Amino acid sequence: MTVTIRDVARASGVHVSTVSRTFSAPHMVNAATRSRVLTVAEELGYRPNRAARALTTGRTHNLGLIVADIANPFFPPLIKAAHSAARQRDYHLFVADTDEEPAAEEELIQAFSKQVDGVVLCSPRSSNKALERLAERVPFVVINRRLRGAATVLMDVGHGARLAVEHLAELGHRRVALVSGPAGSWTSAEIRTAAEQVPGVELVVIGPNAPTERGGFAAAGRVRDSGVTGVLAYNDLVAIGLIEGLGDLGLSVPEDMSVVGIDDIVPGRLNRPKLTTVAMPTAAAGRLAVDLLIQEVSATTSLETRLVIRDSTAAPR
Amino acid sequence: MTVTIRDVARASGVHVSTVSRTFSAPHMVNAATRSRVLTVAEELGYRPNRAARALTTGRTHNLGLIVADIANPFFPPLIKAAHSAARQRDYHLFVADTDEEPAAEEELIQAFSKQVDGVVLCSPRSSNKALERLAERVPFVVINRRLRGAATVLMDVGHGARLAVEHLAELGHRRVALVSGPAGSWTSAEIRTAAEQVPGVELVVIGPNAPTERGGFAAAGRVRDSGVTGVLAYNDLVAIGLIEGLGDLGLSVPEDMSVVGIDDIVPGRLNRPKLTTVAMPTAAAGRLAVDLLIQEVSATTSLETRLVIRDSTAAPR
DNA sequence: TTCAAGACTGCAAACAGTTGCACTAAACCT
DNA sequence: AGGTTTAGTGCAACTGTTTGCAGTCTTGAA
Repeated sequence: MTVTIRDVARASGVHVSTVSRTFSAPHMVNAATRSRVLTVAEELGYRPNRAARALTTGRTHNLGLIVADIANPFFPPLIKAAHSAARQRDYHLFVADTDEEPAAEEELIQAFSKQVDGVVLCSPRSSNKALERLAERVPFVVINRRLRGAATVLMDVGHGARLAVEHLAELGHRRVALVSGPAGSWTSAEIRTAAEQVPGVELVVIGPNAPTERGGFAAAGRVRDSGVTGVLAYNDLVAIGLIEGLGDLGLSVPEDMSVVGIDDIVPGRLNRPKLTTVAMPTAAAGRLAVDLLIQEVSATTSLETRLVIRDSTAAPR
Repeated sequence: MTVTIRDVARASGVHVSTVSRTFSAPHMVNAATRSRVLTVAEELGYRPNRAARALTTGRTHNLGLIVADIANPFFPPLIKAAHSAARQRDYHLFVADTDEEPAAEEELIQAFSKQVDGVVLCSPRSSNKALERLAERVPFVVINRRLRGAATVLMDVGHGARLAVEHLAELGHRRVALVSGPAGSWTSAEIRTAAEQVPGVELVVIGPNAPTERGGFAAAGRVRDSGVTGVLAYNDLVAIGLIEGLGDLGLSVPEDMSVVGIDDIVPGRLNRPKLTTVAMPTAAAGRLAVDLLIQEVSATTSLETRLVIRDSTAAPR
């Protein structure tokens, strides 16, 4: 039924090992033989069976990618970039979704371990010790979290937050709100410390908030009452919700209030007003993560963020 | 290093075949033996190697999912649902992106063929004959395209388009524009024939247009000049672009013009005005597709679409 | 001419499981 | 009691490749 290495061997009058070598170590076989084998293989439609190959070599040429929520607009560009980087080196990519549950995350890593050469973990929710234990079973690289013993790709949100607040300062805003994220969030803390360091602006922290549109919407009242003229939101979803909430309170953006988000997700770009935001290098992170994985280097890299100025910020009234 | 079936066999004093059976055919082994093997396996941390298993059984317990563009907001909910359906039955999911290129699509199917038990293809761009040839190498189910010999999941856009135009009619619109999609598109044709059948409204077709925000933006002038009071756009991106374009021309939605989109992507829900749109059952389609694949049934199913009325439609002036 | 060194190629043993078949022992019938 | 079924287990062949080792045949050098 399916054509194997043996069929090719028989049809081209050589031993299977020679066929094997023409595919996995071409330099070891005579040019003439090689081309004969190759044409025969082509005619027969032979393609090496990767499962079988994995059995002896221990390398599957598969990678795993685990994210918290595929449908969260933050992730698809990362997934896409990771996929393309993987394909470029002839790897296939398993994609998995944990639905934000740490248990699912650990289970997934376990399940992947025999089937992949490595997995990239985006903003994992599991405990450090769980991850360290799992790191022994399969190599992985972590995005947006520090973890000893694993390669790490960080996106420098702190820098982006500083740029954002500086941008507001330049526009003339002196009192700025930070609509923060969930309580324990590493990112949220990072944003806060960076934002606080900008000279000349007084920062009022409003939160914690759910990292969603709804969270932003709910914070609108407190933002209005805080007497600020500009706000930095935990992420674009929060910013979008906030803008809507402010609208319901009769405040328009950017005329009455400037708002900047973080992440640069598609909906922010499409929204009206178009959201000024901190662009996260998600695509670069995805690409880099799989490159690190394939080369099995264990570095920790930090990627630059940048500010994208659109229509949701302006000088204060 | 890694613990194999033989280690478990030795440690529990039975033959490997018994261990094998306790995992893949538990009813064939004595309850006492089974539980002993199970506890030993647990202690040793044994997990069957799927690659090896695939070699003999021919079933990999992997599925492939091929979409045109992972980062297109239309797909992530489908991917997520497909993943969750797959996991439920203990399958893993390869996800791949063709970047809209038919050649990549065919190459991907080929590459997957030995590694998966089936692949689901979303709105494939390849030719019918290419697909039919590939269908012999690996079973697949196709979403949003008719293809003989393959299971098919259709989303009934026609029905949705009719609902949309009827909605506009009920609001009092008598002359409605259809801002259509790309020239050869099956979907676009489907939408048009359905929309034309609604009694009491005169349909003017504007297009073809690129299926993007930009395409919608560019069509704004023609829409204004066509003397319509409502429009049905090829998809949400087009609708969003159109709304922006109309805004630049001084027309606001829904006061001066009603706009309804198709797809119900996240940005439309977040946008202001919130987009009235035809919700495509993408999640259901993804889930169903993998279910069909796993059960290897070859049916063709049509999924209902529904109208989601939000803020971008109102009675004409 | 002889020998060593390469360059190719073949042989066969892995890799980690599954499964048809044969075998044993106990249980069931008559 | 003797024969037949049945449940449980072991044996060994098989899945499609890779790879260390050994063999053959050239080729170049002494």
